[in-house]
Amino acid sequence: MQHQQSKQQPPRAFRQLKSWLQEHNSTLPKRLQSVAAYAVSHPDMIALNTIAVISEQIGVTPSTIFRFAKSLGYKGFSDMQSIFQESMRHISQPYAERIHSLDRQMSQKATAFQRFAIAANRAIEKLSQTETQLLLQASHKLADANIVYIAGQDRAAPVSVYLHYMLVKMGMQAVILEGTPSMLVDKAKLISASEMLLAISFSPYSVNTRELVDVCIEQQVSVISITDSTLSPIARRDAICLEIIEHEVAGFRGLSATMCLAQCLAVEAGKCRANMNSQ
Amino acid sequence: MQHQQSKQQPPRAFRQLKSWLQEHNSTLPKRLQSVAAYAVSHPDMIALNTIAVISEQIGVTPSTIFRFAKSLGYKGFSDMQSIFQESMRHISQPYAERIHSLDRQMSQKATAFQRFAIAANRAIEKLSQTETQLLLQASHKLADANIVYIAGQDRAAPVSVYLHYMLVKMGMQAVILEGTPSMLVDKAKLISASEMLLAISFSPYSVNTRELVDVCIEQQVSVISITDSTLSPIARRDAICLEIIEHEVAGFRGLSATMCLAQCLAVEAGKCRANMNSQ
DNA sequence: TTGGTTTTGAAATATACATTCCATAAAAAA
DNA sequence: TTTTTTATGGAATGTATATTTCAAAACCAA
Repeated sequence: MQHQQSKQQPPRAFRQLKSWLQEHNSTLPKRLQSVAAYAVSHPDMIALNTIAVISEQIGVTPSTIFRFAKSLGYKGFSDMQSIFQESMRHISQPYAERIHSLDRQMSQKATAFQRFAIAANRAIEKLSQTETQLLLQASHKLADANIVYIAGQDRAAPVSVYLHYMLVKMGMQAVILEGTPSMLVDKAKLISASEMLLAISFSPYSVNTRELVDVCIEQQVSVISITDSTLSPIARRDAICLEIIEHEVAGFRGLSATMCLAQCLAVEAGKCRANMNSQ
Repeated sequence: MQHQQSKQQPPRAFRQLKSWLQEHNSTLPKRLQSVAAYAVSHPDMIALNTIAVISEQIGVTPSTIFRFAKSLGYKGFSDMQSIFQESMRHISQPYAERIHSLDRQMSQKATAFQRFAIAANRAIEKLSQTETQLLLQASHKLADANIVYIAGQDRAAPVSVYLHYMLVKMGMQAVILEGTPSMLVDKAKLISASEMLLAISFSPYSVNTRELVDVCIEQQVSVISITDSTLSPIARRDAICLEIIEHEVAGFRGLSATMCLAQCLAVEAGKCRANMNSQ
């Protein structure tokens, strides 16, 4: 039998579709997973483009995208696309204009520089629309912890460094986890329940960070993860997961929005901590 | 002769299109006016639907809509539709929520989170208006150097880490200067003329970084400094100085704009380097 | 390995859609 | 009014796009 097509009616609202994908994506074939990841983070592309250009963007064949829609239970691509489109309807125009204020400058001769600025702005704009609730929850958790262990390598390293700096400034004990992979795991095993792990990882996800998250969750240690997709291996149901989508320019993703999130997270945590101490 | 088709290029941005329509709609034939009115008030419909359903909504025939597009100077309906679609791109997800968040932004009741986002956006916006020339100069200098030594502590540390990561990724040898203050000075003295120093420092300026800049300039070693004011001690006449103004929220400055600058700097340098190698 | 199964890519087909064309209606000029 | 020009609707056409099909590749269990 082919990959089981979900027999139930497919989600008719984007929100449901998104969470369905987060749940089941690990059971999907490889290519379908790529499509899922892309669809969740670039819904506007799915809504506005043809199968051909989307497939090229993702780097899969058009058939794959069609099968993706089918495997979710939709009648076909167009059927699925209509869900994405529905989620864009009734947009208030003034807001759209505001977002594109920079675009006008770009129309003719955008300097390379401006392109980066635009991408960063977009990412932040998108970020600011996410649930504030989640962020506050995360802040509280950080404030509650006796020690915050921070893990993040490669492109995530600057975020670790910044969060470490900020948390300490805000009066919280924070430690950056460093060392050889095996040592890291050993360190993680020593984290107690009153402490917590703050994991940062972006695609391509480093195995190290993932392992740390595994260890902590297994030990009932609280985890907050910052990542670029809720499909990321460090996004778990047991952890608070803050998602950030940085746009790509010239093949590279920035960190502007991520830094904004980090700053906010640290400052909010600091406030919580201050309240706790004064009581 | 048919109704005059505007000979000039049609508007390529929705905003322009909108005001053009408001200007000239009285000179349009009756049916075309209906279409114009509908288009400005329901741009999402135009973006997301086929000629057939739009025409039914307005109560005109499909041909009319096609002619409308033509009369504005577009190649056809699809061409015009792409303008409408462009105005919706990168705007995603829960629109209900989105609009609420907009309202909150407008009505001063912004969540802490949104305040950070706005501040970051402003900073980037301002940044994107600065001289590109300087940035390109800096990129070239980076590309020319055999080794780039990076110095930056405290709040500047994440920037160091990021630039280090990016430069190495782009194929340039880069080293982060670490160690005790006296050791740092010794290391700096060993930097040769074919190499360079990239110094990052924000108020309150660390004495360390300042000293490094002093040593290098004395030895005729090229210096690029990234700082938050041209009055900063690491801004020198002999050095290329990139200035960044991050806005303050709740007493803290972020790093979003700085990261954007860093990304751009590294990528541009990478391009230069690639050109050099290919020749 | 081998045989069976699932997944994938590429070409073939069908469908939906924009576009064109023409005949007719309305409006403007004579 | 008649004549000419402009605007409109409806059917015919061609093109772009989704969908189907099928064979090859990858995967897995025995």
